[in-house]
Amino acid sequence: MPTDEWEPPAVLLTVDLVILTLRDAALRLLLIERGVEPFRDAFALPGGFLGHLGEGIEAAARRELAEEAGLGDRSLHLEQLGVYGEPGRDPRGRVVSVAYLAISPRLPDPVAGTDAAGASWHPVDAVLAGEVPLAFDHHRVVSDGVERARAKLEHSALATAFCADTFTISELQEVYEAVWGTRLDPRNFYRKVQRTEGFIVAAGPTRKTETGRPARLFRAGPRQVLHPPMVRTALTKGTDE
Amino acid sequence: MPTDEWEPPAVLLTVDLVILTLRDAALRLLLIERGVEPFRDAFALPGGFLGHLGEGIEAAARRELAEEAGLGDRSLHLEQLGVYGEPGRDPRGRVVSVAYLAISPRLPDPVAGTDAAGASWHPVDAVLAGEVPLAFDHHRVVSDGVERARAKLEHSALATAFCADTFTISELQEVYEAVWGTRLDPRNFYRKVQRTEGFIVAAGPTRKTETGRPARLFRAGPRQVLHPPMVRTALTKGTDE
DNA sequence: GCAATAGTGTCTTTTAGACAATATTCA
DNA sequence: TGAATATTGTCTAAAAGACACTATTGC
Repeated sequence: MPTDEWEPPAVLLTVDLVILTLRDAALRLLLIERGVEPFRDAFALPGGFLGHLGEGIEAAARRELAEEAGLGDRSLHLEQLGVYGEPGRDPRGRVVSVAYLAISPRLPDPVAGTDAAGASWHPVDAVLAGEVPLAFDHHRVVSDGVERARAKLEHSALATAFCADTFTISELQEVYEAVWGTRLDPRNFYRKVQRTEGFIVAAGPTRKTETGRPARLFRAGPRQVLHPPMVRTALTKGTDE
Repeated sequence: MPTDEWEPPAVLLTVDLVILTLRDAALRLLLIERGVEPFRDAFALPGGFLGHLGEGIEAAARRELAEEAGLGDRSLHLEQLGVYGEPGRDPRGRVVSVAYLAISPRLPDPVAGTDAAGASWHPVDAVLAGEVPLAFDHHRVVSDGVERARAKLEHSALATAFCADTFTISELQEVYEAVWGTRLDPRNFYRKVQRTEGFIVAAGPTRKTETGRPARLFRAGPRQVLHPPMVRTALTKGTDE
């Protein structure tokens, strides 16, 4: 019970990054192999402690994005995911972590960053299935992050964050299919996407590809909120909980 | 730059509560009049520092819910809203706040709690319009919380959290109208709500009211995810405003 | 009957969902 | 021409949106 000279307890603050991208038509997640205790040799999300007392939390996230993932000046989607701070989640003491969700277009190669040595892309399905043991409560964080991305694809333009500056409608469809794990009808997809004013806008003189008919190029439009939403079909979903 | 014996900085952790309810057919928010510096005599969200180093964050939120709002053992909806921790947001030092969104059915009176003396319900519209000056960055927190509630009404069963254990369809409609600030067509609303299997289920022998035909009673069903979602649309003609 | 609120039915327009055919490029 | 991918069109079923009427209670 707080008394006269009670002082509030102080906690250590970390940021953790759920970085998603598309590679080989699959949703993948960036993981670091830990070199130090605790959880040495286990995989973990990129992240780390607040650098100094005056550093902003999102600023720390961007710093770690550069240091640990080699994604420095790159423009990518970054949003706060939530706080994970249950006592006992970190053996080093009371550590509270702010998780961020980052989404990036296909990256060059195995991430050629500074400290990004032990970083590698893992299929999200395998991670969610528990085939890749993660440190701390990072499995829960990943699960929340992926679910956030899946949900936001429905009623926001988040899908374009997985694409390069310009992209084709087929590429956009691949994003939806990979993130949701479903197959969509291209004809209905074309219709739906193009009817949503401001979702994507024509870009460039319209051409590209290697074999087959060239596709028209688009870029992300100004609209962030999709109305009506894209509907996640052919998935169990419906039932409660 | 971190050196050999670098130690991560520690921050103070608080929880802040955006507590929403329906009173007089309007969406209202619980605010506390601060009795101490900083921001003495300004309004602020209920909340406070982590009680001790071993206290869970959500546990702290529930404790403050009881202490500052007098909403102790009450069953209510509580979800994490986000973290607000920019340097300089609190003159007392580096304070990072975890905001929670709480939604409660109509409460007895002006909240007869323990420390809930200076607590009062304010119309959300007035607060968002800036007519009630708030301490810290609480205006932003309130704005985010209300927007979260508005959005979740669309594709989740959150609306039932504003209702008592049993409720009528008209009452549920009033929730949507108050939170969204729109008018809805009762006939389409009845149809829509009842078609969504598991959203609400019949409860009680079916009766109630004071004047007019008694209404059937329902309670919240098992389904949390609404599919298809409720769509936020205004009534074309109906009563104006 | 009258006042007041609860609940249902129908029509029209829009949208989703399923399906097949045409267009454009390169070899 | 053929292979490969892009793009458009049509039909049907379902849902949204607009509208008016019937039902049940207390007086």
